Amino acid sequence: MPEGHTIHRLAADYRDRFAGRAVRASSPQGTFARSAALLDGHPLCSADATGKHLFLGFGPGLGWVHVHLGLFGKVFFGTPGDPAGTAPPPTVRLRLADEAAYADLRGPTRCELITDAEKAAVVARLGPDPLRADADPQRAWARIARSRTAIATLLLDQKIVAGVGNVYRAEVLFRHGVHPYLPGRELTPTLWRRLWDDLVALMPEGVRTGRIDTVRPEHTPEAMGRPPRVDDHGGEVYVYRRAALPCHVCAAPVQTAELAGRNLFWCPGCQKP
DNA sequence: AAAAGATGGTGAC
DNA sequence: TCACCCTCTTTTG
Repeated sequence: MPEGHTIHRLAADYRDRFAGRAVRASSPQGTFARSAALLDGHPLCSADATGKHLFLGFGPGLGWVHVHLGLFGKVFFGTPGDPAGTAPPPTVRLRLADEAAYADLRGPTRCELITDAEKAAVVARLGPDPLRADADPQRAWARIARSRTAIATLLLDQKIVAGVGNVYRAEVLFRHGVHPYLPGRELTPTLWRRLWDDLVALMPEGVRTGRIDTVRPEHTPEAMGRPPRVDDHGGEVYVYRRAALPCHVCAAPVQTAELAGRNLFWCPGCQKP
């Protein structure tokens, strides 16, 4: 289950296996079958990501496969010798394969063949992505600085910042002692810059490791003399999905609430209103 | 066996 | 704000 770091890593994984190589394309699940037939046998030219959107490029004339994993989507990589190598599971929306590897896309919210112009339009709707070198945090600040909306809501709004999901939002706010309900317009430019720079530091680490680790060295289980614990999602975090558990820093019970339909977590001791 | 839940997003009101 | 989409895993009965 994906935040921006997952998608950028996927782009690299697709590139590593298939870039410049002719691929077989199929859609066992069926809803992408017509497009898969158009791509079948053509080389994958490029793969790139902006925010949580993945683009698999098949070159001029064919366009891009635009993938959004949503909440449930996943990609499984394997080799033809695997059990699933010869018999793709029926829920696979898109399989790309050559003689050395296959990639199975399952459960995406979106998988569609689009043009260059349509790709540009998708990217244009997104805010700056901390994982992209060309990202401009001022573009996000311009929106945040005049908004009465809670910073926690703004951080999940992909038009404002692209690629941040529920885990990074909870963790970055914790790491800077920011209360999630603080209205955007009450942040200072300096504080916004600290949040942004931290995302720029944290998210590439997530791309590298494939998990979200946000706990500073001085708060690790070893440093704090508590038993090592890795959360279900695979990383060591301060507050995400730790409702009612003691804060790693101040021991206050982590708070949870629903905000705009999503679970929110924060420490009432470390993140004062 | 059934239900709930999950790192997301859209479109209708 | 709600209903809905997509799939799989975990929890509940």
